[in-house]
Amino acid sequence: MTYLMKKNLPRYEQLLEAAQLHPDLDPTACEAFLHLLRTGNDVTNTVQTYFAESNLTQGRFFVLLQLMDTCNKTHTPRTPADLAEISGVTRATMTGLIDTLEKDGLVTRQPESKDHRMISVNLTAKGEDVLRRVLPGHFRTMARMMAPLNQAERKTLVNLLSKVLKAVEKNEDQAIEEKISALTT
Amino acid sequence: MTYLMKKNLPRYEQLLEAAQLHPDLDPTACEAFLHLLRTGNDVTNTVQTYFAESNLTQGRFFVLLQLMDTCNKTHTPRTPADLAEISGVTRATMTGLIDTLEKDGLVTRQPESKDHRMISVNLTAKGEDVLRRVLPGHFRTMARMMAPLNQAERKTLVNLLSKVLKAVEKNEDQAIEEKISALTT
DNA sequence: GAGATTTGATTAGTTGCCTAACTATGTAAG
DNA sequence: CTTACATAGTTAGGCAACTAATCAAATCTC
Repeated sequence: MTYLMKKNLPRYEQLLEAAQLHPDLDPTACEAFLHLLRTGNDVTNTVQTYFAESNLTQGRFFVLLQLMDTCNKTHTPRTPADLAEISGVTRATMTGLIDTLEKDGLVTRQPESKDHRMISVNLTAKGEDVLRRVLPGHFRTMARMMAPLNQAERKTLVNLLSKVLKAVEKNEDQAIEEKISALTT
Repeated sequence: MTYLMKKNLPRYEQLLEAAQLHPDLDPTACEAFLHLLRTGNDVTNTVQTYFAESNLTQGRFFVLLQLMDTCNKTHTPRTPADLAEISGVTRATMTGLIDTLEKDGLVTRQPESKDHRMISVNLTAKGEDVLRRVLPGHFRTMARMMAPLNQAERKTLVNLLSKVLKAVEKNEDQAIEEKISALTT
């Protein structure tokens, strides 16, 4: 869900007004936050819509991408746990993703001889085909969305987002610590 | 799902290398896109985690927020369709959201006398309480995430994101048009 | 080397979103 | 006036994510 006005992001004046009532509200932070949330969400939706045409989701696409030869030069075994870690989902979710990909004939599960708890996931020829068919359009979609920004602006955007990302991660760590200290007291 | 490397966003050199193989890949666009997707996703997760503590989701929170008096000065009737439109979800999804909010005693459904197809959704005292309890922390979370950016940087970020947002919306319109023309030919 | 722990994959169950189809009410056209 | 269409809300079913619990294999400890 978006949690933000599909139609109109709140105008800055409205935020200022709201800040009168809520001392904790930082109008410029709120404005930047809402824009980020909204834009990120819309970008995600755009990508999802494009993938849906090929019966893919972001998750399924990313698994295929990881299994592609050019992305896997080290040729480390591609186990579900591996893929889950790199994709940022749980192992349970990865099981589900591989299930559907296998059902569609895009990947295979092969037992791993060294450690019998593990399996190795491999791309089929069909999976490669799908990926090759999807990638160019995906690249063009990315290019189209970033088209209004010139090179300097892109660099600036990356720089600013990196700063926010760092703060978000710090915030997460802090939340975890608080949870731990709450448990131990 | 994130669809991007939880751990490492691809380094720019890797993107350049990949671009050799894929003529459609614009490395700086890709880099900016991935940072946006990743940051947006992390910010969303942070907010979701915070809301979860109060048994809220972004969707439920946003409905409560919309029903709050200060957000509804015009006192237009708050119908599910209204709320769905403004929240950016389908009417069916809004039915579900209102269901759970009603079950928790945070909102009520009241029949609308003028048009018997409509109902009006209203905040209960308990709903107001929850909102008042949640808001300050939410404001502080936003402020914390944007803390690394100074005022000028926030302005720049909003400006850059607005440009991207416009391109994304144009992209959506274009996709719709293509679909229509595909149907009529 | 037997028992406890860790690790990998899966299963079961929940949630929030979606689309499509349905019901009921209101509105317009012939 | 009645038939057709549009609109509001809901229901049903599906999907991708999650957590928690389970099972099997590997590893560590005594």
